[in-house]
Amino acid sequence: MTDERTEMSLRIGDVARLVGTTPRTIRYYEEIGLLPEAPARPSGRHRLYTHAEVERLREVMRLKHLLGVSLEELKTLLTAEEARAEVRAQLRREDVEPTRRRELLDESLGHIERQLELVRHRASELTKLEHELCETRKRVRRKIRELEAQAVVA
Amino acid sequence: MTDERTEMSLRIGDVARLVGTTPRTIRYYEEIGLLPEAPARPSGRHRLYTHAEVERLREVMRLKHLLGVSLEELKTLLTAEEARAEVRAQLRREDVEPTRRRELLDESLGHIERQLELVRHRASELTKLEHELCETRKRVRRKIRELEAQAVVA
DNA sequence: TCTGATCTTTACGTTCACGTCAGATTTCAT
DNA sequence: ATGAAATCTGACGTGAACGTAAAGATCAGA
Repeated sequence: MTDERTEMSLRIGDVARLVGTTPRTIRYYEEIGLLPEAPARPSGRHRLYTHAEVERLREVMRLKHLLGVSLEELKTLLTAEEARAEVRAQLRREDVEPTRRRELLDESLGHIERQLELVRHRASELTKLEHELCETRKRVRRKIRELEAQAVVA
Repeated sequence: MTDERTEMSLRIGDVARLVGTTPRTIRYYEEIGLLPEAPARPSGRHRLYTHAEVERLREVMRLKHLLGVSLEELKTLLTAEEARAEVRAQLRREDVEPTRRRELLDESLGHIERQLELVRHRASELTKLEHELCETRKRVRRKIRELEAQAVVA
């Protein structure tokens, strides 16, 4: 591969800049198990990341922002993501027996559905709030129109 | 009014139970200015609340939950709400001059629109995420179907 | 009026999600 | 090889949002 060098050449500061956070945050996420710790890194050496890991971190922060959950809850949600990644990895090697493949895919589907349920619930709550605000706005606008009408009469 | 007694008979523990929180939280919200402190309460006496205030607290906690903002941000958002309440109070007394009424209503409209903008933005982000999850689910489902097909052939 | 439940203020404690500092180490570029 | 820049590992600090404990006051009911 031509980009074997560029693939792994991202250092923690670069990653932080790319996703708009700080090195400390990344280390913290690794510390609490939210991000996997690079397994083959002798303690003391610099962490190296791939672009794929940058994307993953982006997704993590997006979920955190959108769902507003604690990092602990997020971790359980992402354990699902982890599992899915595992599934994809296993599936690429075609040598898994169909029974096992089926199990993995079903599990995957379950995780997605759990996330979807959560997201849908919040989305519907927000939409409800949006409608309510629109109603209120309508009422205020009507009052303003009434006021205008009065002004014309007077 | 027949319910002047029941109106003001809610104590802080009742309110907490009604909205699903604790007295401490309510006092804290008052302390940081998120909730108005009952003006005519000599220090040391028990706080008394009306059902209207319960509703208001419910709304506050709902916004906090849905928008996921800090209490400080929430306070500025609710200052708008406060202003709207003020407007309604002033408008009920019909003796405000139309010019002033117009000003108040316009201000009100502005506040609502700011909130609406915030809510809409988040709602759209969430909906986007929802669609993405649906897409992923579709892909997983297709893979499962493919697997089933294979099984039939074999 | 008395009593037990609830509330008051004051103040220190706690958890989460990082920030910040220090001193040693590693990496990159020259 | 060497110096500057970035990173490493602890460790302690911090702000937000409450929890908790203490000691006394207030309130509702008998």
